[in-house]
Amino acid sequence: MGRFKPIRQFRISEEVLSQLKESILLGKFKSGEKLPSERELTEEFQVSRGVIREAIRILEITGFVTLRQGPTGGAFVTDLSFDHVGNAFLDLFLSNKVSIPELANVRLFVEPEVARLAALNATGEDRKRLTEAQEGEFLSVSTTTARIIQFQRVHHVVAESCQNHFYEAISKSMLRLTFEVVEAVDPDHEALHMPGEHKHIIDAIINANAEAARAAMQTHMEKFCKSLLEMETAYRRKALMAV
Amino acid sequence: MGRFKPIRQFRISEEVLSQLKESILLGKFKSGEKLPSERELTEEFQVSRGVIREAIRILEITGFVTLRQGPTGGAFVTDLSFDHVGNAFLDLFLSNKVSIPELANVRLFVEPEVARLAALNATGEDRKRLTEAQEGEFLSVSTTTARIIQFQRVHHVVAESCQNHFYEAISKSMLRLTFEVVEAVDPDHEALHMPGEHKHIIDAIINANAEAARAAMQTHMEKFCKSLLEMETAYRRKALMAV
DNA sequence: ATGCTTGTATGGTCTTACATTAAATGTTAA
DNA sequence: TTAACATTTAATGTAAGACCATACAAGCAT
Repeated sequence: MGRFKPIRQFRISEEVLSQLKESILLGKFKSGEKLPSERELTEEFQVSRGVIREAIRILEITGFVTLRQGPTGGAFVTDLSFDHVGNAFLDLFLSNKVSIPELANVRLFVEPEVARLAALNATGEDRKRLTEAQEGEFLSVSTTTARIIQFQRVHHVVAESCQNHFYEAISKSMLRLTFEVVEAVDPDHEALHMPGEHKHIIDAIINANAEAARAAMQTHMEKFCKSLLEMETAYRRKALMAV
Repeated sequence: MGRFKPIRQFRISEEVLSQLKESILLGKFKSGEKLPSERELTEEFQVSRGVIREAIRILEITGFVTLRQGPTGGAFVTDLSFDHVGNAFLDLFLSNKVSIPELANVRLFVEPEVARLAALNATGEDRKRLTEAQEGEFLSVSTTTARIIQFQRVHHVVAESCQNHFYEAISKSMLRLTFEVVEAVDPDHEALHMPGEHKHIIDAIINANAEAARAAMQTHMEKFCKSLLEMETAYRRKALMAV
């Protein structure tokens, strides 16, 4: 039986990391506030600056703080965004742990539900932004990348309108992967998306017609995911060329 | 128009990070292989060891390598797991960016679909593991934590059986958050889950009856999510006590 | 062969110094 | 007085070198 306590040699940097993280989570450092400088923390924790830096750097990567240099610089606590979930998914995708067909299937199932919820829960502000995003599709842009962003904007706003942050994180992650594919393939024919493609969806959401919103998104997704699957071979070719 | 290239002062550590990451993604270092030692990389990149270490440490946090000390140690490339998506979701949850009701709603919608897909796509090996997991519920365990793990095991195997890694990542992330809540609340009444609770689900999957699997999971989730929502106040109380 | 000791390669930490950045402050000239 | 320029300064970013901790490998003694 355990007569002696097991000597677990934690890494000091892990200990510092978890203490800092806990402090942030407990609100001892609120969003916008600044952690003590690396040198100050060195004294408080009585460890070397390299260790402190390692911990803070990890906090930055995981989205808890942003670092700024200079006299007014430091490690500033930031509101955690959904981007970091997206980062993790993107890494999985780039490592070929999730495929384009898998992505397409999930979008096909989830996005209609998100649209339905948006129709039920969107606020007045949301509806305004939905309209703006929809009309923004008709503005002319120069690059393909800008064009993709323009069209994805509608989906982002829909995700934000559904009032469920978990769905929002999932939906935005899926958009991120989709962006990755579409941008890499860079389809030359404009036919992929016509301006106004999302009009039926947006109208239904604004009219709070849940079933219509769901159906419209479903139709849209069936069409788009078909294109997405067709891009798969082109994407794999591009990805291999990088080697 | 951009006649000059914008002077972006990258951090050297970021440059090292992206080069190492790209090498791994391109398969120059395969899973199980070892990156050059920190000292070797110091010479190759012509930067200080601190910078190298910072990059490698971030690769570790994001799941690309695991570090081991000693003569046979080093930074070993590992297969990216779904845990890191879960980490990101957990951070969001602990930061109160996603709530328990939001989690419950997504589970209610997604898990039945995952079960349906499992019924359609499970392999022979999957079916065997499903049976084992289901029977494992009847083994007696000592701690509450072990009990939760025991019951969650079924869901994990179902997620793995659906043959869609995106759903698998989502499902496992949701299980992780659920675990966090249930373990913290530590419900004393055993009534939460009876052994055999998942039997209908597993049977349907093994019999490849997609609709039955979906329906069984739906019923299970409706019941469980009700409990989960009831745990919310208790969880918030616990979380506040930590302060 | 078996068990102990020693050597050694690698990550983990410490220390000190300097470079870079960018806001704040001081200084000069119109 | 005010605008442009130089200086100070407080913070992160990088460098270099040493030493500590770990754990496997080789050699040695039994």
